[in-house]
Amino acid sequence: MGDRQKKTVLFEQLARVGKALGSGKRLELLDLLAQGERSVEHLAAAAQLGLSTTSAHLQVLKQAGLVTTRRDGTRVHYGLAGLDVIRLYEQLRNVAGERVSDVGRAREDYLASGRAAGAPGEQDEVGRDELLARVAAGEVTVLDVRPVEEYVAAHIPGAVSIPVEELPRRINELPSGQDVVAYCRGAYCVLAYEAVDLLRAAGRTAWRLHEGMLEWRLTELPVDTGPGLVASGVAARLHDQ
Amino acid sequence: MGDRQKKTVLFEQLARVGKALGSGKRLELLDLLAQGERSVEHLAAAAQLGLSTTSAHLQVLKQAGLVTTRRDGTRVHYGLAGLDVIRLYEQLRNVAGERVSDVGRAREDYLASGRAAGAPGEQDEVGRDELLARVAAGEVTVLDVRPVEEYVAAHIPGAVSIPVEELPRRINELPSGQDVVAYCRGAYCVLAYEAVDLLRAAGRTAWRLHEGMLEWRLTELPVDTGPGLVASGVAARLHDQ
DNA sequence: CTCGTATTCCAAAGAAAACTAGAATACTGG
DNA sequence: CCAGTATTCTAGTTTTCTTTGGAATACGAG
Repeated sequence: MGDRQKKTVLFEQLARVGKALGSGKRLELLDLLAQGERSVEHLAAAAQLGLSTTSAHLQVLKQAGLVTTRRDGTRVHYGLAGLDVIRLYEQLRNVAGERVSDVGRAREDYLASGRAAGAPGEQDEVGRDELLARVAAGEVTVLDVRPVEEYVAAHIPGAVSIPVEELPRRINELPSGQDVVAYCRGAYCVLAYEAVDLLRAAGRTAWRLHEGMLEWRLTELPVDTGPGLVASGVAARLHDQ
Repeated sequence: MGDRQKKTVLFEQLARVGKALGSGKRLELLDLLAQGERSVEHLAAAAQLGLSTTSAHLQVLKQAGLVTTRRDGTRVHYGLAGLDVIRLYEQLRNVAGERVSDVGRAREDYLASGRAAGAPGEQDEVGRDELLARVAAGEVTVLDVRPVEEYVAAHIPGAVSIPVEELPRRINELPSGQDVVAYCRGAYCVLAYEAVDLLRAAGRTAWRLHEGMLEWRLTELPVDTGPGLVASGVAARLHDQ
Protein backbone atom coordinates (compact mmCIF):
# COMPACT_ATOMS: atom_id res chain seq x y z
CA MET A 1 0.00 0.00 0.00
CA GLY A 2 1.43 3.34 -1.04
CA ASP A 3 1.98 6.34 1.13
CA ARG A 4 -0.84 8.18 -0.50
CA GLN A 5 -3.24 5.34 0.06
CA LYS A 6 -2.32 5.02 3.71
CA LYS A 7 -2.97 8.69 4.15
CA THR A 8 -6.37 8.36 2.53
CA VAL A 9 -7.22 5.45 4.80
CA LEU A 10 -6.21 7.46 7.85
CA PHE A 11 -8.39 10.41 6.91
CA GLU A 12 -11.25 8.14 6.00
CA GLN A 13 -11.06 6.63 9.47
CA LEU A 14 -11.08 10.06 11.07
CA ALA A 15 -14.10 10.88 8.93
CA ARG A 16 -16.04 8.09 10.63
CA VAL A 17 -16.13 10.24 13.73
CA GLY A 18 -17.03 13.27 11.63
CA LYS A 19 -19.84 11.42 9.89
CA ALA A 20 -21.23 10.42 13.25
CA LEU A 21 -21.55 14.13 14.06
CA GLY A 22 -23.15 14.85 10.71
CA SER A 23 -26.79 14.25 11.55
CA GLY A 24 -29.12 16.38 13.62
CA LYS A 25 -30.73 13.31 15.10
CA ARG A 26 -27.45 11.88 16.24
CA LEU A 27 -26.38 15.17 17.77
CA GLU A 28 -29.66 15.22 19.63
CA LEU A 29 -28.96 11.75 20.95
CA LEU A 30 -25.48 12.83 22.01
CA ASP A 31 -27.01 15.81 23.74
CA LEU A 32 -29.33 13.54 25.68
CA LEU A 33 -26.50 11.18 26.53
CA ALA A 34 -24.43 14.08 27.83
CA GLN A 35 -26.98 14.13 30.67
CA GLY A 36 -26.26 10.54 31.57
CA GLU A 37 -26.90 6.96 30.52
CA ARG A 38 -30.19 6.00 28.91
CA SER A 39 -31.89 3.00 27.39
CA VAL A 40 -32.67 2.81 23.68
CA GLU A 41 -36.39 2.98 24.26
CA HIS A 42 -35.99 6.05 26.39
CA LEU A 43 -33.76 7.80 23.88
CA ALA A 44 -36.20 7.07 21.09
CA ALA A 45 -39.04 8.62 23.05
CA ALA A 46 -37.02 11.68 24.03
CA ALA A 47 -35.78 12.33 20.52
CA GLN A 48 -39.11 11.42 18.91
CA LEU A 49 -37.63 8.78 16.65
CA GLY A 50 -38.63 5.29 15.65
CA LEU A 51 -37.06 2.50 17.63
CA SER A 52 -35.22 0.98 14.67
CA THR A 53 -34.01 4.38 13.57
CA THR A 54 -32.75 5.18 17.04
CA SER A 55 -30.97 1.87 17.27
CA ALA A 56 -29.34 2.45 13.88
CA HIS A 57 -28.14 5.92 14.85
CA LEU A 58 -26.75 4.57 18.10
CA GLN A 59 -24.86 1.93 16.16
CA VAL A 60 -23.23 4.66 14.09
CA LEU A 61 -22.22 6.54 17.21
CA LYS A 62 -20.88 3.34 18.69
CA GLN A 63 -18.87 2.49 15.58
CA ALA A 64 -17.35 5.95 15.80
CA GLY A 65 -16.37 5.24 19.39
CA LEU A 66 -18.44 8.08 20.80
CA VAL A 67 -20.75 5.96 22.94
CA THR A 68 -20.50 2.72 24.85
CA THR A 69 -23.13 0.22 25.88
CA ARG A 70 -23.82 -1.46 29.16
CA ARG A 71 -26.25 -4.30 29.31
CA ASP A 72 -28.52 -4.34 32.34
CA GLY A 73 -30.79 -7.35 32.19
CA THR A 74 -33.07 -7.06 29.24
CA ARG A 75 -32.21 -3.52 28.35
CA VAL A 76 -29.13 -1.80 26.95
CA HIS A 77 -27.93 1.49 28.38
CA TYR A 78 -26.01 3.80 26.12
CA GLY A 79 -23.60 6.36 27.51
CA LEU A 80 -20.90 8.67 26.27
CA ALA A 81 -17.53 7.01 25.90
CA GLY A 82 -15.73 9.72 27.84
CA LEU A 83 -15.29 13.34 28.70
CA ASP A 84 -13.35 13.93 25.49
CA VAL A 85 -16.57 13.22 23.61
CA ILE A 86 -18.39 15.93 25.55
CA ARG A 87 -15.50 18.26 24.79
CA LEU A 88 -15.73 17.45 21.11
CA TYR A 89 -19.47 18.10 21.13
CA GLU A 90 -18.99 21.34 23.01
CA GLN A 91 -16.29 22.48 20.61
CA LEU A 92 -18.59 21.69 17.69
CA ARG A 93 -21.28 23.87 19.23
CA ASN A 94 -18.78 26.63 19.92
CA VAL A 95 -17.59 26.71 16.35
CA ALA A 96 -21.09 26.44 14.96
CA GLY A 97 -22.37 29.18 17.24
CA GLU A 98 -19.46 31.42 16.40
CA ARG A 99 -19.21 30.78 12.67
CA VAL A 100 -22.63 29.88 11.37
CA SER A 101 -24.93 32.83 11.82
CA ASP A 102 -28.00 30.62 11.44
CA VAL A 103 -26.99 28.64 14.49
CA GLY A 104 -26.89 31.72 16.66
CA ARG A 105 -30.30 32.67 15.37
CA ALA A 106 -31.78 29.20 15.77
CA ARG A 107 -30.42 29.07 19.30
CA GLU A 108 -31.87 32.45 20.29
CA ASP A 109 -35.13 31.43 18.72
CA TYR A 110 -35.24 28.17 20.59
CA LEU A 111 -34.20 29.62 23.92
CA ALA A 112 -36.81 32.36 23.63
CA SER A 113 -39.64 29.88 23.04
CA GLY A 114 -41.69 28.86 26.02
CA ARG A 115 -40.68 31.85 28.09
CA ALA A 116 -43.18 34.35 29.35
CA ALA A 117 -43.67 37.25 27.01
CA GLY A 118 -41.92 40.32 28.31
CA ALA A 119 -39.56 38.29 30.41
CA PRO A 120 -36.18 39.92 30.77
CA GLY A 121 -33.74 39.02 28.02
CA GLU A 122 -30.86 38.13 30.23
CA GLN A 123 -31.68 36.60 33.55
CA ASP A 124 -29.33 36.96 36.45
CA GLU A 125 -26.99 34.03 36.51
CA VAL A 126 -24.65 32.56 39.06
CA GLY A 127 -21.42 30.82 38.18
CA ARG A 128 -20.17 27.52 39.46
CA ASP A 129 -17.82 28.87 42.11
CA GLU A 130 -20.44 31.22 43.48
CA LEU A 131 -22.93 28.37 43.61
CA LEU A 132 -20.57 26.10 45.51
CA ALA A 133 -19.81 28.84 48.01
CA ARG A 134 -23.45 29.63 48.65
CA VAL A 135 -24.39 25.97 48.89
CA ALA A 136 -21.62 25.47 51.44
CA ALA A 137 -23.02 28.40 53.40
CA GLY A 138 -26.48 26.81 53.29
CA GLU A 139 -27.97 29.84 51.61
CA VAL A 140 -29.55 28.33 48.53
CA THR A 141 -31.56 25.40 47.29
CA VAL A 142 -30.21 23.88 44.09
CA LEU A 143 -33.06 22.90 41.78
CA ASP A 144 -32.77 20.42 38.94
CA VAL A 145 -35.59 21.09 36.48
CA ARG A 146 -34.76 18.39 33.92
CA PRO A 147 -36.98 15.33 33.42
CA VAL A 148 -36.74 12.94 36.33
CA GLU A 149 -34.88 10.30 34.29
CA GLU A 150 -32.05 12.69 33.63
CA TYR A 151 -31.92 13.64 37.28
CA VAL A 152 -31.68 9.98 38.17
CA ALA A 153 -28.91 9.41 35.62
CA ALA A 154 -26.77 12.20 37.07
CA HIS A 155 -27.35 15.35 39.11
CA ILE A 156 -25.46 17.93 41.12
CA PRO A 157 -25.00 16.58 44.66
CA GLY A 158 -27.64 17.99 46.97
CA ALA A 159 -29.92 19.21 44.20
CA VAL A 160 -33.64 18.56 44.40
CA SER A 161 -35.64 17.47 41.37
CA ILE A 162 -38.76 19.18 40.13
CA PRO A 163 -39.21 18.90 36.37
CA VAL A 164 -40.16 22.26 34.97
CA GLU A 165 -43.59 21.12 33.80
CA GLU A 166 -44.48 20.14 37.36
CA LEU A 167 -43.00 23.26 38.87
CA PRO A 168 -46.18 25.40 38.94
CA ARG A 169 -48.09 22.96 41.14
CA ARG A 170 -45.08 21.83 43.21
CA ILE A 171 -43.47 25.18 43.83
CA ASN A 172 -44.41 25.06 47.51
CA GLU A 173 -42.23 21.98 48.00
CA LEU A 174 -39.19 24.22 47.87
CA PRO A 175 -38.05 25.29 51.32
CA SER A 176 -39.25 28.84 51.85
CA GLY A 177 -36.85 31.51 52.96
CA GLN A 178 -34.10 30.21 50.72
CA ASP A 179 -33.04 31.47 47.35
CA VAL A 180 -33.22 29.01 44.48
CA VAL A 181 -30.63 28.29 41.82
CA ALA A 182 -32.07 26.35 38.89
CA TYR A 183 -30.09 24.41 36.32
CA CYS A 184 -30.84 22.16 33.38
CA ARG A 185 -28.90 20.51 30.56
CA GLY A 186 -26.55 23.15 29.34
CA ALA A 187 -26.04 26.23 27.27
CA TYR A 188 -28.59 25.14 24.67
CA CYS A 189 -31.30 24.17 27.13
CA VAL A 190 -34.35 26.29 27.76
CA LEU A 191 -35.70 24.65 30.90
CA ALA A 192 -33.86 26.68 33.53
CA TYR A 193 -34.89 29.95 31.87
CA GLU A 194 -38.52 28.88 32.10
CA ALA A 195 -38.07 27.75 35.68
CA VAL A 196 -36.59 31.05 36.82
CA ASP A 197 -39.45 32.92 35.13
CA LEU A 198 -41.96 30.73 36.95
CA LEU A 199 -40.23 31.05 40.31
CA ARG A 200 -39.97 34.82 40.09
CA ALA A 201 -43.59 35.10 39.02
CA ALA A 202 -44.40 33.19 42.22
CA GLY A 203 -42.47 35.72 44.28
CA ARG A 204 -39.38 33.62 44.89
CA THR A 205 -35.81 34.81 44.53
CA ALA A 206 -34.31 32.67 41.81
CA TRP A 207 -31.23 32.54 39.59
CA ARG A 208 -30.13 30.44 36.73
CA LEU A 209 -26.93 28.47 37.09
CA HIS A 210 -24.82 29.62 34.18
CA GLU A 211 -23.91 26.09 33.25
CA GLY A 212 -25.86 22.88 32.95
CA MET A 213 -25.10 19.24 33.56
CA LEU A 214 -23.06 19.05 30.36
CA GLU A 215 -20.61 21.70 31.47
CA TRP A 216 -20.67 20.43 35.04
CA ARG A 217 -19.51 17.02 33.93
CA LEU A 218 -16.63 18.58 32.02
CA THR A 219 -15.24 20.06 35.23
CA GLU A 220 -15.05 16.57 36.70
CA LEU A 221 -16.87 17.76 39.77
CA PRO A 222 -18.74 14.91 41.43
CA VAL A 223 -22.27 13.98 40.42
CA ASP A 224 -24.83 11.92 42.26
CA THR A 225 -27.02 9.28 40.68
CA GLY A 226 -30.24 7.60 41.73
CA PRO A 227 -33.51 8.99 43.10
CA GLY A 228 -31.93 11.37 45.62
CA LEU A 229 -33.98 14.25 46.94
CA VAL A 230 -37.24 15.01 45.27
CA ALA A 231 -37.89 18.17 47.28
CA SER A 232 -39.42 18.56 50.68
CA GLY A 233 -42.44 16.34 50.07
CA VAL A 234 -40.26 13.40 49.21
CA ALA A 235 -40.55 11.44 52.43
CA ALA A 236 -44.29 11.21 52.22
CA ARG A 237 -44.32 10.21 48.58
CA LEU A 238 -41.69 7.56 48.96
CA HIS A 239 -43.68 6.15 51.84
CA ASP A 240 -46.73 5.69 49.62
CA GLN A 241 -45.00 3.27 47.30
CA MET B 1 -43.30 26.78 14.83
CA GLY B 2 -43.43 24.47 17.82
CA ASP B 3 -40.80 23.97 20.42
CA ARG B 4 -39.98 20.59 19.10
CA GLN B 5 -39.53 21.89 15.59
CA LYS B 6 -37.26 24.70 16.70
CA LYS B 7 -35.12 22.20 18.52
CA THR B 8 -34.88 20.05 15.42
CA VAL B 9 -33.89 23.07 13.35
CA LEU B 10 -31.19 23.96 15.85
CA PHE B 11 -29.68 20.50 15.82
CA GLU B 12 -29.93 20.33 12.06
CA GLN B 13 -27.92 23.54 11.86
CA LEU B 14 -25.30 22.16 14.21
CA ALA B 15 -25.17 19.08 12.03
CA ARG B 16 -24.03 21.20 9.10
CA VAL B 17 -20.73 21.60 10.85
CA GLY B 18 -20.70 17.91 11.66
CA LYS B 19 -21.44 16.97 8.08
CA ALA B 20 -18.56 19.13 6.92
CA LEU B 21 -16.28 16.97 9.07
CA GLY B 22 -17.82 13.79 7.69
CA SER B 23 -15.65 13.22 4.65
CA GLY B 24 -12.05 12.10 4.49
CA LYS B 25 -11.36 14.43 1.61
CA ARG B 26 -12.65 17.43 3.47
CA LEU B 27 -10.62 16.56 6.55
CA GLU B 28 -7.58 16.34 4.32
CA LEU B 29 -8.32 19.80 2.98
CA LEU B 30 -8.73 21.11 6.51
CA ASP B 31 -5.44 19.51 7.42
CA LEU B 32 -3.74 21.32 4.55
CA LEU B 33 -5.41 24.58 5.46
CA ALA B 34 -4.20 24.23 9.03
CA GLN B 35 -0.75 24.90 7.54
CA GLY B 36 -1.89 28.21 6.08
CA GLU B 37 -3.84 29.73 3.23
CA ARG B 38 -3.90 28.05 -0.15
CA SER B 39 -5.49 28.47 -3.55
CA VAL B 40 -8.07 26.05 -4.88
CA GLU B 41 -5.76 24.76 -7.57
CA HIS B 42 -3.06 24.11 -5.06
CA LEU B 43 -5.36 22.33 -2.66
CA ALA B 44 -6.66 20.14 -5.47
CA ALA B 45 -3.14 19.12 -6.41
CA ALA B 46 -2.09 18.45 -2.82
CA ALA B 47 -5.16 16.38 -2.05
CA GLN B 48 -5.18 14.68 -5.44
CA LEU B 49 -8.72 15.69 -6.27
CA GLY B 50 -10.42 17.08 -9.33
CA LEU B 51 -10.82 20.81 -9.47
CA SER B 52 -14.61 20.80 -9.45
CA THR B 53 -14.64 18.28 -6.65
CA THR B 54 -12.24 20.34 -4.60
CA SER B 55 -14.29 23.45 -5.16
CA ALA B 56 -17.44 21.65 -4.12
CA HIS B 57 -15.84 20.36 -0.93
CA LEU B 58 -14.54 23.81 -0.14
CA GLN B 59 -18.03 25.20 -0.57
CA VAL B 60 -19.31 22.73 1.99
CA LEU B 61 -16.61 23.78 4.43
CA LYS B 62 -17.41 27.40 3.78
CA GLN B 63 -21.13 26.89 4.31
CA ALA B 64 -20.28 25.31 7.62
CA GLY B 65 -18.25 28.38 8.52
CA LEU B 66 -15.02 26.46 8.89
CA VAL B 67 -13.10 28.28 6.16
CA THR B 68 -13.07 31.76 4.68
CA THR B 69 -12.01 33.00 1.30
CA ARG B 70 -9.83 35.89 0.27
CA ARG B 71 -9.72 36.95 -3.34
CA ASP B 72 -6.29 37.91 -4.64
CA GLY B 73 -6.57 38.93 -8.27
CA THR B 74 -7.63 35.99 -10.33
CA ARG B 75 -7.27 33.38 -7.63
CA VAL B 76 -9.11 32.61 -4.41
CA HIS B 77 -7.24 31.73 -1.26
CA TYR B 78 -8.97 29.56 1.28
CA GLY B 79 -7.99 29.64 4.92
CA LEU B 80 -9.32 28.39 8.24
CA ALA B 81 -11.92 30.67 9.78
CA GLY B 82 -10.17 30.76 13.14
CA LEU B 83 -8.23 28.97 15.82
CA ASP B 84 -11.40 27.42 17.16
CA VAL B 85 -11.61 25.43 13.91
CA ILE B 86 -8.12 24.02 14.48
CA ARG B 87 -9.17 23.15 18.00
CA LEU B 88 -12.24 21.36 16.73
CA TYR B 89 -10.17 19.42 14.22
CA GLU B 90 -7.62 18.55 16.88
CA GLN B 91 -10.32 17.40 19.27
CA LEU B 92 -11.79 15.23 16.53
CA ARG B 93 -8.41 13.61 16.01
CA ASN B 94 -7.96 13.14 19.75
CA VAL B 95 -11.28 11.41 20.15
CA ALA B 96 -10.77 9.33 17.04
CA GLY B 97 -7.27 8.34 18.09
CA GLU B 98 -8.44 7.47 21.57
CA ARG B 99 -11.70 5.74 20.77
CA VAL B 100 -11.42 4.16 17.36
CA SER B 101 -8.76 1.50 17.45
CA ASP B 102 -8.44 1.53 13.67
CA VAL B 103 -7.37 5.15 13.73
CA GLY B 104 -4.49 4.41 16.04
CA ARG B 105 -3.47 1.57 13.76
CA ALA B 106 -3.85 3.59 10.56
CA ARG B 107 -1.82 6.39 12.11
CA GLU B 108 1.03 4.10 13.17
CA ASP B 109 0.96 2.52 9.78
CA TYR B 110 1.14 5.84 8.01
CA LEU B 111 3.83 7.30 10.22
CA ALA B 112 5.97 4.19 9.82
CA SER B 113 5.83 4.37 6.02
CA GLY B 114 8.73 6.04 4.26
CA ARG B 115 11.07 5.72 7.19
CA ALA B 116 14.28 3.75 6.96
CA ALA B 117 13.87 0.13 7.96
CA GLY B 118 15.26 -0.48 11.40
CA ALA B 119 14.93 3.16 12.33
CA PRO B 120 14.25 3.66 16.02
CA GLY B 121 10.59 3.63 16.91
CA GLU B 122 10.60 6.75 19.01
CA GLN B 123 12.96 9.49 17.97
CA ASP B 124 14.24 11.97 20.50
CA GLU B 125 11.96 14.93 20.54
CA VAL B 126 12.22 18.44 21.88
CA GLY B 127 9.26 20.38 23.21
CA ARG B 128 8.28 23.91 22.37
CA ASP B 129 9.80 25.56 25.45
CA GLU B 130 13.08 23.73 25.04
CA LEU B 131 13.19 24.76 21.39
CA LEU B 132 12.60 28.40 22.16
CA ALA B 133 15.30 28.37 24.82
CA ARG B 134 17.88 26.77 22.56
CA VAL B 135 17.00 29.03 19.65
CA ALA B 136 17.44 32.04 21.90
CA ALA B 137 20.84 30.68 22.91
CA GLY B 138 21.77 30.30 19.24
CA GLU B 139 22.41 26.59 19.66
CA VAL B 140 20.17 25.10 17.03
CA THR B 141 18.97 25.53 13.47
CA VAL B 142 15.23 25.16 13.10
CA LEU B 143 14.41 23.27 9.92
CA ASP B 144 11.03 23.32 8.17
CA VAL B 145 10.75 20.23 5.99
CA ARG B 146 7.26 20.84 4.59
CA PRO B 147 6.69 21.71 0.94
CA VAL B 148 7.84 25.22 0.14
CA GLU B 149 4.30 26.54 -0.36
CA GLU B 150 3.39 25.64 3.19
CA TYR B 151 6.55 27.27 4.46
CA VAL B 152 5.63 30.41 2.57
CA ALA B 153 2.10 30.36 3.96
CA ALA B 154 3.34 30.22 7.56
CA HIS B 155 6.48 29.08 9.36
CA ILE B 156 8.19 29.33 12.72
CA PRO B 157 10.17 32.57 12.83
CA GLY B 158 13.82 31.96 12.00
CA ALA B 159 13.25 28.51 10.51
CA VAL B 160 14.92 27.59 7.24
CA SER B 161 13.08 25.68 4.55
CA ILE B 162 14.32 22.49 2.95
CA PRO B 163 11.49 20.19 1.85
CA VAL B 164 12.24 16.67 2.91
CA GLU B 165 12.52 15.34 -0.64
CA GLU B 166 15.30 17.82 -1.35
CA LEU B 167 17.06 17.22 1.95
CA PRO B 168 19.50 14.51 0.77
CA ARG B 169 21.13 16.74 -1.83
CA ARG B 170 20.84 19.99 0.14
CA ILE B 171 21.91 18.75 3.54
CA ASN B 172 25.17 20.70 3.30
CA GLU B 173 23.23 23.96 3.22
CA LEU B 174 22.60 23.58 6.92
CA PRO B 175 25.18 25.42 9.02
CA SER B 176 27.61 22.84 10.29
CA GLY B 177 28.44 22.71 13.97
CA GLN B 178 24.84 23.34 14.96
CA ASP B 179 22.23 20.84 16.01
CA VAL B 180 19.08 20.68 13.92
CA VAL B 181 15.47 20.59 15.08
CA ALA B 182 13.10 19.56 12.30
CA TYR B 183 9.36 20.11 12.26
CA CYS B 184 6.51 19.54 9.84
CA ARG B 185 2.72 19.72 9.88
CA GLY B 186 1.73 18.15 13.13
CA ALA B 187 1.13 14.98 15.06
CA TYR B 188 -0.11 13.09 12.02
CA CYS B 189 2.71 14.16 9.70
CA VAL B 190 5.54 11.85 8.73
CA LEU B 191 7.95 14.37 7.18
CA ALA B 192 9.93 15.34 10.26
CA TYR B 193 10.48 11.69 11.17
CA GLU B 194 11.96 11.08 7.75
CA ALA B 195 14.07 14.22 7.97
CA VAL B 196 15.59 13.26 11.32
CA ASP B 197 16.41 9.80 9.96
CA LEU B 198 18.13 11.38 6.96
CA LEU B 199 20.05 13.92 9.04
CA ARG B 200 21.29 11.32 11.49
CA ALA B 201 22.32 9.00 8.68
CA ALA B 202 24.41 11.94 7.40
CA GLY B 203 26.12 12.24 10.76
CA ARG B 204 24.25 15.31 11.99
CA THR B 205 22.76 15.72 15.42
CA ALA B 206 19.04 16.15 14.88
CA TRP B 207 15.80 16.13 16.83
CA ARG B 208 12.18 16.24 15.95
CA LEU B 209 10.09 19.09 17.30
CA HIS B 210 7.30 17.39 19.19
CA GLU B 211 4.69 19.60 17.60
CA GLY B 212 4.10 20.80 14.08
CA MET B 213 2.68 23.96 12.56
CA LEU B 214 -0.86 22.96 13.52
CA GLU B 215 -0.09 22.79 17.22
CA TRP B 216 2.19 25.84 16.97
CA ARG B 217 -0.64 27.96 15.64
CA LEU B 218 -2.86 26.89 18.51
CA THR B 219 -0.42 28.39 20.99
CA GLU B 220 -0.81 31.76 19.27
CA LEU B 221 2.94 32.08 19.08
CA PRO B 222 4.00 34.28 16.17
CA VAL B 223 4.52 32.88 12.68
CA ASP B 224 6.32 34.36 9.73
CA THR B 225 5.05 34.32 6.18
CA GLY B 226 6.72 34.80 2.82
CA PRO B 227 9.92 33.37 1.33
CA GLY B 228 12.07 33.95 4.41
CA LEU B 229 15.27 31.97 4.80
CA VAL B 230 15.83 29.12 2.41
CA ALA B 231 19.01 27.92 4.13
CA SER B 232 22.55 29.14 3.74
CA GLY B 233 22.78 28.81 -0.03
CA VAL B 234 19.82 31.09 -0.52
CA ALA B 235 21.64 34.28 -1.44
CA ALA B 236 23.32 32.74 -4.46
CA ARG B 237 20.12 31.15 -5.71
CA LEU B 238 18.02 34.23 -5.31
CA HIS B 239 20.66 36.11 -7.27
CA ASP B 240 20.31 33.75 -10.22
CA GLN B 241 16.71 34.63 -10.82
C1' DC C 1 -12.47 45.13 -25.19
C1' DT C 2 -10.65 40.61 -25.69
C1' DC C 3 -8.01 36.84 -24.24
C1' DG C 4 -6.31 33.63 -20.88
C1' DT C 5 -6.57 31.79 -16.40
C1' DA C 6 -8.74 30.52 -11.92
C1' DT C 7 -12.80 29.32 -9.98
C1' DT C 8 -17.62 28.28 -9.56
C1' DC C 9 -21.97 26.56 -11.30
C1' DC C 10 -24.74 22.97 -13.46
C1' DA C 11 -26.69 18.53 -14.64
C1' DA C 12 -26.45 13.70 -14.63
C1' DA C 13 -24.86 9.30 -12.95
C1' DG C 14 -23.30 6.56 -9.35
C1' DA C 15 -22.68 5.74 -4.27
C1' DA C 16 -23.88 6.08 0.34
C1' DA C 17 -27.08 6.94 4.03
C1' DA C 18 -31.79 7.30 6.31
C1' DC C 19 -36.14 5.47 7.30
C1' DT C 20 -39.65 1.87 7.90
C1' DA C 21 -41.92 -2.34 9.07
C1' DG C 22 -41.37 -6.75 10.21
C1' DA C 23 -38.31 -10.81 11.43
C1' DA C 24 -34.75 -12.40 14.40
C1' DT C 25 -32.07 -12.38 18.66
C1' DA C 26 -30.93 -11.87 23.66
C1' DC C 27 -32.25 -11.73 27.91
C1' DT C 28 -35.51 -12.14 32.30
C1' DG C 29 -38.77 -14.20 35.16
C1' DG C 30 -41.61 -17.71 36.07
C1' DC D 1 -38.03 -24.54 29.05
C1' DC D 2 -41.56 -20.95 27.80
C1' DA D 3 -43.46 -16.43 27.36
C1' DG D 4 -42.65 -11.66 27.27
C1' DT D 5 -39.94 -7.67 26.47
C1' DA D 6 -35.99 -4.82 24.72
C1' DT D 7 -33.02 -4.41 21.11
C1' DT D 8 -30.90 -5.41 16.76
C1' DC D 9 -30.92 -7.05 12.07
C1' DT D 10 -32.76 -7.24 7.23
C1' DA D 11 -34.43 -5.66 2.96
C1' DG D 12 -36.57 -2.36 0.14
C1' DT D 13 -37.56 2.53 -0.79
C1' DT D 14 -36.40 7.22 -0.72
C1' DT D 15 -33.30 10.82 0.00
C1' DT D 16 -28.94 12.92 0.16
C1' DC D 17 -24.00 13.24 -1.15
C1' DT D 18 -20.12 12.73 -4.38
C1' DT D 19 -17.94 12.97 -8.62
C1' DT D 20 -17.35 14.43 -13.32
C1' DG D 21 -17.02 17.13 -17.49
C1' DG D 22 -18.36 21.04 -19.55
C1' DA D 23 -20.44 25.75 -19.45
C1' DA D 24 -20.51 30.15 -17.10
C1' DT D 25 -18.30 33.77 -14.39
C1' DA D 26 -14.69 36.85 -12.45
C1' DC D 27 -10.61 38.97 -12.93
C1' DG D 28 -6.03 40.88 -14.88
C1' DA D 29 -3.02 41.70 -18.72
C1' DG D 30 -2.36 43.46 -22.86
